[in-house]
Amino acid sequence: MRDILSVLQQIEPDLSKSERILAALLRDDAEFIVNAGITDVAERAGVSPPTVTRFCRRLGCDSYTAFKVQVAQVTFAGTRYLTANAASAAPHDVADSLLHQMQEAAVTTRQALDMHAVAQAADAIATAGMLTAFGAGGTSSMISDEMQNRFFRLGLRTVSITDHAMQLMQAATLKPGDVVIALSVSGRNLQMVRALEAARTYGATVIALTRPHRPVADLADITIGIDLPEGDNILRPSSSRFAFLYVTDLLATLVAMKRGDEARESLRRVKYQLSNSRDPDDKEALGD
Amino acid sequence: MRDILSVLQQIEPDLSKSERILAALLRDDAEFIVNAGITDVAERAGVSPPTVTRFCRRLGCDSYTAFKVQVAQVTFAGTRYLTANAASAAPHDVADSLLHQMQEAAVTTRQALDMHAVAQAADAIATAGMLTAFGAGGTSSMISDEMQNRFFRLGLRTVSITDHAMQLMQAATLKPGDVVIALSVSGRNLQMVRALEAARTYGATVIALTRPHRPVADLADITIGIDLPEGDNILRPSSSRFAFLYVTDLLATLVAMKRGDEARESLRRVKYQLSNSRDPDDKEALGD
DNA sequence: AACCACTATGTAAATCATTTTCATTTCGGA
DNA sequence: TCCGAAATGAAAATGATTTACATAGTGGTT
Repeated sequence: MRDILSVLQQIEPDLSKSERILAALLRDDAEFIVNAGITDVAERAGVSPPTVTRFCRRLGCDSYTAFKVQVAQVTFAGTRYLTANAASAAPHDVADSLLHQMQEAAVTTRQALDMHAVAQAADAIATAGMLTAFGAGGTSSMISDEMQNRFFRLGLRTVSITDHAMQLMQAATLKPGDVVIALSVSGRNLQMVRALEAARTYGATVIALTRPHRPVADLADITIGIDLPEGDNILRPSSSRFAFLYVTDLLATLVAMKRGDEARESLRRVKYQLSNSRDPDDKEALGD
Repeated sequence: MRDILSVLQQIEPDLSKSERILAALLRDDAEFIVNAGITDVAERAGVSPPTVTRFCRRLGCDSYTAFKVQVAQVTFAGTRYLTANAASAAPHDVADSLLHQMQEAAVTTRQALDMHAVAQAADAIATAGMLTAFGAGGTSSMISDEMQNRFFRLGLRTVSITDHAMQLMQAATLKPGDVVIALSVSGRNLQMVRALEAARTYGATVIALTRPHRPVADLADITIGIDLPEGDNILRPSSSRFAFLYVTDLLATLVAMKRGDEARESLRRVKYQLSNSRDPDDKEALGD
C-alpha cells in the first residue's frame, strides 16, 4: 500500500530547507493542504509556488493536483495520520495511530484476499454437516470462539476447540462432509497440524485462515491467506486480530446469504428465546 | 461522517440525464475520476465540462477540485465504496461493503471518543490492584476475554467474567483500588448493573465501555461511550465489535506505555516461557 | 579568503485546466 | 404546435499551475 506519508518518511533526509518546511506543514496540517491551492500552501509555508510543485514531484506525484489527491486519501475522514510506531505518547496520537494501523490491516487484507478461496470456503461451510473451529493462542482462540458465535446463529452445528488435545480427539470423530476451520496467525502451529492431518484422514474438509506457504496452509483443502507484517512496537496489540475478524465476518455474511431463509429463521429463533428469557435487557444482544 | 457517496444517494432522484451518467461513472470508477481532469471526465461521460462542474456543485462541492478531493477520500487505498447494505450478493461486493462498514465503525468511534475519559480509564487500570472485566452476550463476552488477554500480559492481575452470577460473587470480593471494566453493547444489561452496584459498594472503580445515558453508563465512575447505529441487515455481524476491539487496543496500549519497563519485562517473560515450552511453533504467538 | 560549480529558490511568462457567460437545444405541458 | 422552463454545450474569461530562466545561496577547492 503506497502512501504518501511513508514516501515522505523515506526521502525526508534528502530534502532541502524549503522542502522540509513543506514536509512539516504536510504532517501538521494535511487537512489544510487538502482544502488549499498551491498558492495558499506556498504562502503559508513562506516559499514560492514552484517550490511546492517541485516538492510534489519529489514525492512521486506528477502534479500538485495529484499530490493533493494522495494527501486526501491519507486524511480519510479527517483523521490525522501517524506512522505506525510514532514515539508520541499523547493519547490522541496513539488513538489516531492505532486507527490507522487497523485500517491498514483491513485494507491490506482485503486487497490480498483470494476471493475464489473465500467463495469455496463459504460453500463448504454452508453445506457442512458439522463445523469445527480450531484455534490456539491469543488471536486464534479468540477468533475460533467468534466463529462458533457467528455460525451457530445461522443454524449450523458448530463448535470451537482451543485445546490441542481436544482438537486431536475431535478430529478423530469427524466424517466426510464435516468442515474444520483452522486458525493460526503464524501458520506454524504443529500440534494443530497434527489434528488437521487426523481430520483429513477421516474425510473432513479443512479450511485454513493463516499465513500462506506455512505448514497449516499447506495441509488445508482451501487456504485463505492472511499475511500481515507484525508491527515492531511490542507494547501494541497486533492488528492481525482485525484482519481475522474481518474475514470471519465476511465468511459469516456469505454463508448467511447462501443459507437465506434458513439462516433468517434461525436468527429469529435465537432472538425470540433471548427476549423471552428473564433478561429483558438482552433484547439487543442478537445484533452483536 | 459526511461522505460524498451518501450525498449522491440522497440527491440521485433529482438528477438530470447527464448528471445520472456522471453519477454512474462516479460509482463505477471513482478511481478514474481521482486521476483525471474535468475534461477527461466530461469526455468519458460524453458530456461537457460545465456539466461536470454543475454536477460537483450539486453534490455540495465548491469546485471540481474540491469534488475530486472528496472522491479521493472515499476511495481510500483503492477500495471501492458500497453502501452499507448493498443488495448485490457478489462476494467481491460483500467484502468491500463489510470493509467499509468496519472502517466507518472505527472512524465514527474515534471521532466520538472522549479522550479525557480514556486517559482517566488508562490511569485507573495501570494502577489497579485487581482488574476484572465483566461481559455477557456475544460481543461483550468476547471483548471481556480479550481484555483479560491484553492486560494479563502487562503484568496486571486480570480476570474476565462472563457469567452473571459469578460477576456478582466476584464483585463481593473487591476492594478499593480494584477496577472493574464493564462491557455492554446495549448498556441495558440489568444483571450486570447489579454486579456493578455491588462492586461500587465495596469501593472498586467502575469503567464502562457502553452506550451513553443507559443504566450501565450511569453507574460507572468513568464512562467511555461507544454508540454505533446498528445495521439493518440482520445477516451481517454487527460492526460494533470492531469499535469495542479498537477501544480495547487503545486502552491496552496506553496502559502498556504507562507501565513502561514493567510491561516490557512482563511481555518478555510471557514470550520466554512460550518459546521454552515444547511448542516451538508458538514463538510468534506473543505478537497476537 | 576568494573563486567556482552546483544546487536551491524565486520571478515572471506561458500554459493549461476550470469556470463563467451566454446561446442553443430539449422536454413537458397547454 | 407552440411556449417556457430547464438542461446542456460552445466559447471566452478567469485563475491556477507549471515552465523557463535568472538569481541567490552553499560547500568545496585552491
